[in-house]
Amino acid sequence: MDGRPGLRERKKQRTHAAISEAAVTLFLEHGFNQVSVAQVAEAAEVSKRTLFAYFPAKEDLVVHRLADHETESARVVRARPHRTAPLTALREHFLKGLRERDPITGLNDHPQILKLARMILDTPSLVARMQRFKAGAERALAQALRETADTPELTARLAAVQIVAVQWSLAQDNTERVTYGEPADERYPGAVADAEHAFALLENGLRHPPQRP
Amino acid sequence: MDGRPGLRERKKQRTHAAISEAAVTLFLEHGFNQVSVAQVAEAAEVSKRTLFAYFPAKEDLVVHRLADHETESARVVRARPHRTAPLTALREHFLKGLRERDPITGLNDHPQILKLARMILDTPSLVARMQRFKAGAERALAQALRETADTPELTARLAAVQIVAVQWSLAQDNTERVTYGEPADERYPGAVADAEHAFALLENGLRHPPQRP
DNA sequence: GGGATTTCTGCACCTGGTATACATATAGAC
DNA sequence: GTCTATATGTATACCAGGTGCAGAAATCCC
Repeated sequence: MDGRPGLRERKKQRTHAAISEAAVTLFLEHGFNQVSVAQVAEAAEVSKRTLFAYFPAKEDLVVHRLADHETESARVVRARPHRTAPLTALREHFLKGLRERDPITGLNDHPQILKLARMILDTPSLVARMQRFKAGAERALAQALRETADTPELTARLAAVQIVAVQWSLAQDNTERVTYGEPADERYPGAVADAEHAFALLENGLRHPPQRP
Repeated sequence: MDGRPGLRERKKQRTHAAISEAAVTLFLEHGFNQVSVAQVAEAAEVSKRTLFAYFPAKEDLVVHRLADHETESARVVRARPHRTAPLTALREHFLKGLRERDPITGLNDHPQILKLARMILDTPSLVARMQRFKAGAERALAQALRETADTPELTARLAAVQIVAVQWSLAQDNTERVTYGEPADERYPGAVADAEHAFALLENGLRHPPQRP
């Protein structure tokens, strides 16, 4: 019944944060592959062994921040208003992400986030680690579709992989443009149009694609 | 104009094959993570350094065999008969793969292939390496759609990621079932039905999914 | 055969990640 | 406050994947 999680717990959280922060700072300054985990451990004033007790692999020092997003689509589908189609809820949620410049949509150009995004996209092992989240997102979304929309097994899995792939593609495109120098505010209208086009494609199929390029 | 590629070239090909064969043999017998590259090099009677001259990473000892499939969908789209929709050509090609028990469809239950497939799916680093082929397949297919069907940039990319994701999902499902013990011939009708359902979903969209589960 | 050029090798080395054995700090009972 | 069980951190040594380098060996071409 205590509001505070105890000293031990708090210390763990601080250590976790300290390691993560030291890592990102060093990576942003010198590059992911140019910094060894030993250097990160030293900067965080922690032994290498302890670092690996908090993060299972070097890549997780960077991508653990994205772990929350793994189940985001599934949560949106579960929490959708009554009588609303899953795809509608997902589209509205994605558009809201664009409006709010949620980094997950790729439409955030704060220098720190931008540099981090570029680093991830330029580092194959980090991209590979991100794919795991994608796979997790597919599984979670498929389950949500099955449980809340009575979607049959196969259809749920297929719909999930399509939806996740499309969202990922949209985000990656935005990230690519923004890290290439296009301001987020300038990209915004195009990003909205692209997202609407993409969700229309998902809804209506590839046979009769909408006019818009 | 010479039919023969010279002794040097032939030797290289033989070395390449010898390393690959030794690797797969050892991996199938003891497991991917249980065999070190040094052991593979020794079995192939080659130095470790030479092994890495032929294969950039341990994982490539296994997955290099799938490199050809990276551009398969793109090739199918490019080589489709006149007046045929890309999706139609891809469906026919996938169904042909199922009929012929092409391992890429997951519907081949020869013991060797089956064991290899299970090993890949059970080894995260191998799965990660496969994702790169997936990404390559997406890029190649998007380009083929742009060039041969005048599909606009964005639509081509989105269609490509959807199509590749769906094919991948179908193949993975078949592999999962077959490696779990279901004979390929027994799975075949279901695999065909699933593929047809999946392509129908791609064509008609997620709004009005076909009846079939 | 002989020299230029590739290819192969052995060796040292770096880095990510783990096992082991030991030290230290915290929690909770008294 | 003290004591003890337990969770957490550390030092060290180690393994495996991967690379750089210098020189040996094979191939090519004349």
